[in-house]
Amino acid sequence: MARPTISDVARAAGVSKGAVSFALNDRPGVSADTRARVLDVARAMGWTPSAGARALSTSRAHAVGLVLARAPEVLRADSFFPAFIAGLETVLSGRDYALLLQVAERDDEPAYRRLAQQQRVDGVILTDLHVDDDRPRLLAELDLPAVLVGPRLDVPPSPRQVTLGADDGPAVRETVRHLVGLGHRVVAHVAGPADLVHGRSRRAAWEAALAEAGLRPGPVVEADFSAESGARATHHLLDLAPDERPTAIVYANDLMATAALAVAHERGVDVPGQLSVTGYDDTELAAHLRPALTTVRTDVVGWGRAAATRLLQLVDGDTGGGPAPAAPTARLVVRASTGPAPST
Amino acid sequence: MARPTISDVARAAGVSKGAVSFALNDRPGVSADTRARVLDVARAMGWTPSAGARALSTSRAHAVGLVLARAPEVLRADSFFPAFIAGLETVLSGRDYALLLQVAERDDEPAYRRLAQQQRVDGVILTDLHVDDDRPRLLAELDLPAVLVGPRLDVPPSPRQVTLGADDGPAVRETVRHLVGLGHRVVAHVAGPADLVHGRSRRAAWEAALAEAGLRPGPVVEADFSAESGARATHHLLDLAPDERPTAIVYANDLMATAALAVAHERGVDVPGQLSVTGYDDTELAAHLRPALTTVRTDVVGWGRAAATRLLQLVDGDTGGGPAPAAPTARLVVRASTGPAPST
DNA sequence: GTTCGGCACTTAACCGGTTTAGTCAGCCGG
DNA sequence: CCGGCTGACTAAACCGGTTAAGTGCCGAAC
Repeated sequence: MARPTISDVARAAGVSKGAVSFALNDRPGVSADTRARVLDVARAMGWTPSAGARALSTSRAHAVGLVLARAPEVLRADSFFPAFIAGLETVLSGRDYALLLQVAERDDEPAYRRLAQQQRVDGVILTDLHVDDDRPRLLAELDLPAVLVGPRLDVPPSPRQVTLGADDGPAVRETVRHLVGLGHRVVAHVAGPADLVHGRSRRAAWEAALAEAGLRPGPVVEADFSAESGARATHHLLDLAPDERPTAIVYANDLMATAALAVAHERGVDVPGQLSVTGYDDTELAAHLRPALTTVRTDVVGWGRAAATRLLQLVDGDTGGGPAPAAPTARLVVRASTGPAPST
Repeated sequence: MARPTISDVARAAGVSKGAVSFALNDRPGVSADTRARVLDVARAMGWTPSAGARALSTSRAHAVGLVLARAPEVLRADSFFPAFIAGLETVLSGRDYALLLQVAERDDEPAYRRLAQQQRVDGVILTDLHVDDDRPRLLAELDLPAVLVGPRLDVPPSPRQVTLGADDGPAVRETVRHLVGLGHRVVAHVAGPADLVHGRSRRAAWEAALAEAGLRPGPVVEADFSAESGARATHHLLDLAPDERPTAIVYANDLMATAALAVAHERGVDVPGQLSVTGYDDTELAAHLRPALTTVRTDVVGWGRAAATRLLQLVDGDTGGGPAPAAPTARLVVRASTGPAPST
């Protein structure tokens, strides 16, 4: 028999549909041995619940959505999502939740509405938050629980939303202190786009750490996380007049830092002899470059786990107050691309 | 009113539920002006279909699954999936299909069964096929349409399955011919795992191209696509006795080739003066390395589009016979990491 | 000895759509 | 003037679960 239904099981076990439902869901109302018999029959027949039917009667989709708010060409080089998704799945599959992927740019409001109204998901995870991002408001209006992955927002989210602190500040500060400790006095920053919250927060941390060390912020170039933009920014910084030229550059991600190593090599600038370079992400390649890249290791899989756990709490009805599972912290990994500042 | 149902619309329009359903689905049985009135009312009330309810009555989930058969740590460095997913989505969202992600290793049979039996998806896309992969058989048994992304299999798939030719043979042959044309006579290969079909097919193409050129296959090292394994393989090849040592190495992906550049640099081997290196993927970084990497560019987004298009055809009932949308072909991109063979 | 309570179960409604069978009015032809 | 056909629509069943309300039985309490 193809895909037995609960009625088939009921008939075979000689009880009613309702009794079978009670038995399968461990609810009171059936005796222990009836329950056992029903379970046996169900297993023997190979019964599995139909997600659609269950969703219809419980109005719970048993699925959550992950929204990728990037254009395809940007997604291409991304190392974040595969790992993040892996983390999500470890939690979701344990609870038998499905993960729905939706590629929708930030302003694609209809896509978000569809997601919510078709009742396909019970909650969503947002990443790549922008400054003044409208999506939290929209999701609140649609009454969809959401986990916002990124630094805490200025505007507190609605009750059924929660930010999951991927706070990259401490690690960036650690990076700057490391460089200052090596004697660097002009530490530049190649930033991510200023309208992305994590681009902005890394820049703020860099500036704060320099201030703590009593140093003025070095030059900043705003880039867009791409290798191309990293290379351009590097040329720009190395072209500065000697008194402004940095002896160390903090890049907002590994991709840009890696491109920078190539630029330095090409221009005959020795790393780390004449220039120290740091990245962010600790991509797999970072340890296998020459020189190996000093960077910040983040536990993206751990973020994924934390985000999923928190979202399921929200879906289960906890309000924002519950104890958030700690987002794992990022750590500086010192390798060969940083060294003592050149003596002037 | 929260989420109006079809009954609400019916009441407001002054017709029956059934009539509304006919009108919304463009089926005969309602007059033109009734249809128009119903559509107006539905739009005005902000009605959207409930995916669950529709799935229940049509037994069509309107969703397809993508199975990621890799462990989280392997997924981490992957550049394939984000782009592939982007390609899938462009097609799926146009047809209002959802994309369900399932991380399930190859032998996780229960996960596949759940996917099918819960009726959550109408078809699946499989990647990373192994030699002797059991999953096509399993999916056939579960009667789930499937697109197998990878080179054609030895065993023809079942009627509701189709392979989408990500045939990397021609591009690898082009690569080898390029190297032979530059005078290389000992061309080595650092392969992907032999039990992955695309690892195996790249190796076969490398061997065939050398044979065509009248050359014996150079040394082969089997690696696993990781940077670490690429570095190890490179050391091994460079340690060979001079008469066996390759003057060119074809790597099965960019990640390993990139690690190789670092190894060569570290050992004082000039690329491309003493050693030519090629990759596969054309990752974003490839163009921004020193030397820039000669590699094979694949249109992963295009694959995604093709896979989704083909799968929807299968779901719609076409048998395998239909014309497959052509999988875009891969092309060699020559950059600076390949050059004339050193004169001995 | 009746009444009450509770357990174990059944019946039936419900979720929100689709679909089949049926009703009714109007028009045609004979 | 009546029977049959067609088109437009309604009523109700159905998909596969969950769940509120109802039934029958048994033992305990008064």
